[in-house]
Order: sequence, then structure tokens, then C-alpha cells
Amino acid sequence: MTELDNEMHRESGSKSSSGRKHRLSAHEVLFYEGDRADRIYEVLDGVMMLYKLLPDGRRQVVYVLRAGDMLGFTNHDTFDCTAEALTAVELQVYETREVATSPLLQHYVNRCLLSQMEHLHEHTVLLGRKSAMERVATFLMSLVPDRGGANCAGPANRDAPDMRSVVLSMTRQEIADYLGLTIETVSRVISQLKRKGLIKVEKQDSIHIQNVCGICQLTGMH
Amino acid sequence: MTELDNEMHRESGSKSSSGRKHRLSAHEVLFYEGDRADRIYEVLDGVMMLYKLLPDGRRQVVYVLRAGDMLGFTNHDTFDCTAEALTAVELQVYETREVATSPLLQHYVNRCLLSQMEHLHEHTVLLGRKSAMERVATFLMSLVPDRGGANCAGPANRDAPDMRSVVLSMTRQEIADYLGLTIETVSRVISQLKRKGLIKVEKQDSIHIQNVCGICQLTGMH
DNA sequence: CGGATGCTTGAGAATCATCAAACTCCGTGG
DNA sequence: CCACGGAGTTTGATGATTCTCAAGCATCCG
Repeated sequence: MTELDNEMHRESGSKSSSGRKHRLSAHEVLFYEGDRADRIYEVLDGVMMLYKLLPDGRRQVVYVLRAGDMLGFTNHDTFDCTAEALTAVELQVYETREVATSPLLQHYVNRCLLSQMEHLHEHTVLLGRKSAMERVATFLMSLVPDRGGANCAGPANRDAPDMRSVVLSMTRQEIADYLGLTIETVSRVISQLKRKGLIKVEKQDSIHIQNVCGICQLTGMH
Repeated sequence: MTELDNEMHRESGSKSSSGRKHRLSAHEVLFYEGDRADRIYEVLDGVMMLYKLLPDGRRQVVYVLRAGDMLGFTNHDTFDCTAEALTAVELQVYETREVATSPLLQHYVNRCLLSQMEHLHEHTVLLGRKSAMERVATFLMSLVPDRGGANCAGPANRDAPDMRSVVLSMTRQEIADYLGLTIETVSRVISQLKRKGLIKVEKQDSIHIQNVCGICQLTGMH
């Protein structure tokens, strides 16, 4: 069941979406920058990224999409970014005209747009003003639900250690291209955090944060 | 007449907007990050910026708004950025409920959102991957209409010099905070461009580009 | 078990930031 | 109209951070 279905039930009980689904395996491209845009998509499961390339090959990942996020909307008739799966992904497909005729769908798309805009503003601050350490710390905190934001829940209780395992779902290169750094810098910062005892690298793709508050203090937002 | 009025006439000929206007003088703040959000605004004349601050005072300008741009939409009930006038500004004010009940207004807001999103993607590439020179060149090109984009008009004709005067409407500090640089770096890059004979600084606020194509070549997009 | 991909570490270089000082522009008031 | 003052800008010297290049290492998967 899609997030939109959930919302439909909550808000009006109207019928479910048409049900066209699409699957991608890891690192498969959904669409390329410049492709004709005729559908929008909702991520049901898995992780995707939007990125842009400069002619000399430099890449910037502009957005990371998770379950509930939508992608594919555009002002023009072509996509302004390339969309690629980071993991295996399941998508809900919506036709453009389907969106135009459903006020409910339109409303949900709008909410997604506003939420993406807000996140892009935050990421702009990260890219424009934060140090490498602050960028990586912010990235790690973004993977811990209910922590680090405006309404941070704080440590669970004062005695229990403030730990949490997070799955990156991205290679070092993808993280670097997301944070505006090089792969070496990302690696060095992670090693620093290891040496400080703030994290443990469980697998390349999975990090155990030993002290969530400690990482949060490094984000530049406190 | 607002851009929205224009669109209304083009698309449906419906009645003009309610007509509540608001004026700001240069460097006046329209709203602060965290303020309760109950209206949205359209810039009719002048230039504004949205910015965010880190607790230690670092500032990042996340968007520059010009005539036709809208601001003030949010997912929550508070603004995620501060909005400040860069020049004297005239605004059209819309109540939130006004937007909710007007499909036409909603449609226009949506177009603005999508256009802002696209621009934020471009700016993300600038902040994440471009050199200081490329950032300043990109900034200058953004002030030259019909040039540098996907459908660049090219030099007017092959014999005439490819020149153009642009008004910055921003101090060096504001430009630096927009481009993720320091004021000194912005100044040094401008001096380099002067020495190369690509630009002349007419007033602090006004630059004569001697060779638009030459600047465009420095944006990293060619 | 072995190969390949991805990750880490080191040394050196480049870019940009910082600190400090001098200069220019611009509006004000004499 | 010109002198003055202050804000904003430019320039220089130095330093920190991050990038680049290169090599070695770990991890993952067949």
C-alpha cells in the first residue's frame, strides 16, 4: 500500500491508486536528465538518488529518495536530473494526466514538493557552509529517525548508552558526490570518528553509532 | 499587474487577485525562519533573498527571488528560511486560504515550486562541485537573460562585440553567502576577471561584461 | 580460495579561508 | 561643489582544509 493510499484512506476513503508498479535493481537508471517526462513515481521501497553531471564528469547527487518520496515532476517536458536506484527499488507509477485529474494526488505531490524544497534548503547550507566533518555527521544523523531535527527525542534514557545502527545504502563515492566531497575525504572523516570511538563500521554499508548525541554535536547545528 | 494576473488572463480571463500589496525597503526582513507561516507572497518588483543561519553565525543564502517569484510556502506552520529584501521591493500578498480555494492560484504556485526546485538542483551542483571561478561566472551568467541556459541565444551577431551590463543588487558579502565563498574570494575572482579583460566594474553594484561568451565558458558547463 | 571492486592511508599540492591593512566608493553636510 | 567619514571592497601574506595522486588493504562474492 502506498503512502498516497494511506493518505487517501485517512482523508477521504477514496479508491486506491491504479496500481501500475515498476521494479529496479541496484544501480539501474530510471530516467536520464533530458529524457521526456511523462510520468511521476512514488518510491514504495528501497533508496534512489537524483544526480546531475557536469560535462567533465563531475557528479553531484542532489537528492536521496526513500519510501514515500516522489520523483519525476518537472516544469518542462524533460527531467532535469538523472534518477538511479541505490538499492533494489519498488515504485508506484502515475501518469501525468492521472495527477492532473486527481486533486488528492495533486495535494500529495504538493506536500512532497514542499518537503523536498525544505530539505534542499538544508542541504544547501551543508554544501555552502559546513566542514567535511560537519557534512558527514549531518549525513549520519539523517539516517537516525526522530533525532537531530527540530523536535529531537533526545537519548532514550540517561543511563542506557545512546546507540543506533544505520544502513548507508550508498557507496563512499555516492556519499562523497552527495556531500560535495571526495571519496578520500569521506573515508578519512569516517576513520576519525572511528578513532574517537563515536562509531564502529560494521560492514562497509552499515555503521554502528555508539553515541548519537556525540555525532549530533558535530553537525554544526548545535 | 502580477504574473498571476497575466496568467489568469491568458488561461481563463478570470478576475484579478484581491490586491493586497506590501512594500519593503532594502535590507528589511519580511519574515524570520521559525515565524508562523500564514501567507505567501509574490515578488512584483525588486529582489529578495532567502537565507538560513547556523548557530555560530555562518549564513547561507539559499535562494534569490525576482519579479514573478513566489515565497512563503511551507509544509509546516512555520517558515524554514528568513526572507530579506536586497533592494526596495513590492510584494503581492495572498492568504493561505485564498490559495487553497483558487485552483488557478494553486497551479501558479505549483509552477513556481517546480521552477525553484530546478534552480535549487543547479545551485546544488554549483555549491558541491564548482570552483570559485566557476561559481562567480555562473552567477554573472544568471544575470544575463536568454544566455547560458539550455537554449542560449548565442552572441547577437558575429561581428558586434558580445557585451552586456548587469546589476548585481547584492553586496559582495551577500554574493559570497550565496555562492558558498568568502567575501575576499569573491573579490579576488572579480579582480581576475577584470585583469583578463572579460568584465569592467562600473559601480560596485554594476558590472559590464565585455565578453558574455567568454564568461559562459568559465561556468563549468561547457 | 582468489580475484575484483571498493575502501583506506599517506605524501604532497592546490584551493580557499583567515587575518590584517589599505583603498575606493558613495552619500552627507558644510 | 568639495571635503569628510564610514561602510564596503580590494589586496597581500599566511595557514588550514580539502583535493590529487599513488599505493596498499579489506571486503565481498563467485
